[in-house]
Amino acid sequence: MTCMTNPLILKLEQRDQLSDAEKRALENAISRVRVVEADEDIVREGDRPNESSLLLDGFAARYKLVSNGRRQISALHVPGDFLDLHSFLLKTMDHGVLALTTCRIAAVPHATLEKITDEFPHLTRMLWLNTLIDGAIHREWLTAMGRLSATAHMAHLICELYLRLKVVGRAEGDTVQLPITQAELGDTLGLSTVHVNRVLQELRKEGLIRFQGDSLTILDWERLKKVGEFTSTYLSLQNEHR
Amino acid sequence: MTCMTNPLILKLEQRDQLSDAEKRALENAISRVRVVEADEDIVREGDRPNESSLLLDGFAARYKLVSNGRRQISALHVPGDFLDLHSFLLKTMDHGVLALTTCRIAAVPHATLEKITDEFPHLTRMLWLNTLIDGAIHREWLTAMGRLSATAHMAHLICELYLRLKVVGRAEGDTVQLPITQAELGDTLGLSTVHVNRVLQELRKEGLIRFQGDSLTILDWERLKKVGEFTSTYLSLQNEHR
DNA sequence: TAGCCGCACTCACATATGTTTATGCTCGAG
DNA sequence: CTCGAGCATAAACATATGTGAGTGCGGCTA
Repeated sequence: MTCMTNPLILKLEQRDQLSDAEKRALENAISRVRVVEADEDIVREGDRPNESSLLLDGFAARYKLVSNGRRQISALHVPGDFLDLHSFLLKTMDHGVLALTTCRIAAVPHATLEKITDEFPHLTRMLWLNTLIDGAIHREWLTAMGRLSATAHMAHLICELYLRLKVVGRAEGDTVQLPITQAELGDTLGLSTVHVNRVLQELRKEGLIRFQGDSLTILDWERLKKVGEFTSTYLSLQNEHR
Repeated sequence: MTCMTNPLILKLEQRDQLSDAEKRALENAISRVRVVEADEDIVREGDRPNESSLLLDGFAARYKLVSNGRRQISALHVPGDFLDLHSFLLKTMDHGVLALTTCRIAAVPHATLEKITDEFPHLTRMLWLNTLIDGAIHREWLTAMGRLSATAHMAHLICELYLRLKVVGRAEGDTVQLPITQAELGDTLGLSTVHVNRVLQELRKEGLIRFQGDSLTILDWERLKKVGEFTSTYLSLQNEHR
């Protein structure tokens, strides 16, 4: 029914052990896999989905439109992320989800999720944890947005994405594929495209990163972390009983 | 053991019905009630609490400190809110929680929460929902911060706080008590105190609000909503099966 | 009753970031 | 092999918001 190295399982097992029964329940939860092309909506604001989307491959973003066509991206998603697990309980989507690249997406029916909550308390907590990490990332972004300079904010985001990609096995050494345009980065950071460009140049000139095409390389992790005031606590990368 | 009109129950019942057993489980979950004075920490960044704090009375804020002493508030809490329910699964606090006014706080041991997840699936979903709404608020703040003007952002925040206070019975007509300083509002919106002042004056001049001392009155709800581009969807105020 | 402290409020000035417009890659379509 | 679309980059200029320093009110506290 699904890929063997399900990146969600990879992600959850980083945080706590899963039993075989739990892993099976997760694998079986997937009802179908579909492909969404870049720039297409995966879920729309106002939708009331009866299934949640699990990103198997590709990059996606949650976003909200605002008057005069401006857009804010409130989350960037990498393989292994649930894109709208929260719609299971929130019911109505208060934002849209967009494919930034071609995406492979698994559907998990809400009925199945409800069954999991009835039968697998620990697995339920792990799914809950998954949404809590999303929340922690939101808080971190709020802090970066409100109180860091544009440059620091960008450095922070790069640190985070690098680590998140690494956890799901998408880093090769210090390099990750990051197929995101500067305009999309602007919508993520709350900046104009022009300023995103300025800020990236600065990080390059400082010898912190290389970013050509889709390929992002961390040249000086320690200094990049320092510039972005980054600490990874909020990503809950420790394995412990939950 | 506790106050009869538990504001958490009030809040949850707005979103879905609770059984008597569930309400009892919630009431019994409270191990003790304590009082924290204004400007004191309720939980500190880095703590690993073994209980979560439920705010019974008062105002509290989650915050993060950044280099050069700047502070960002990532959440404002009103009675009925869990301040760190997420620490049940995230384990390590990635931010602090501060009392803005004198606060009455109920403690709910994590062991009890774990038992609830084992025995009360629906109640578990409701607690999960509670943290999902926190997340939805974070996303909304991100959008407002990144893509709205300072004035619109302030209007948005005021709309949200008014509604949230109303839900837990703390509004008298169009007026709520909001004992928050302009400096604290600045840390919430990512603005300087001076600019908070400018923006409040503008909202007053426009005849949208009155805000003297702690007393905030909405003078023109429709126009305030329009200025802040506010829609309440993200607060999940509908009652439905969850 | 005096004095002090926190807070709202002001003004003049500084600057980070936005806007507009334009150029020139690069890569895929045909 | 050429063309065009999308994207990164650039420069000049505009502005929302920050900074620093100060006033004055109102309510505690001694």
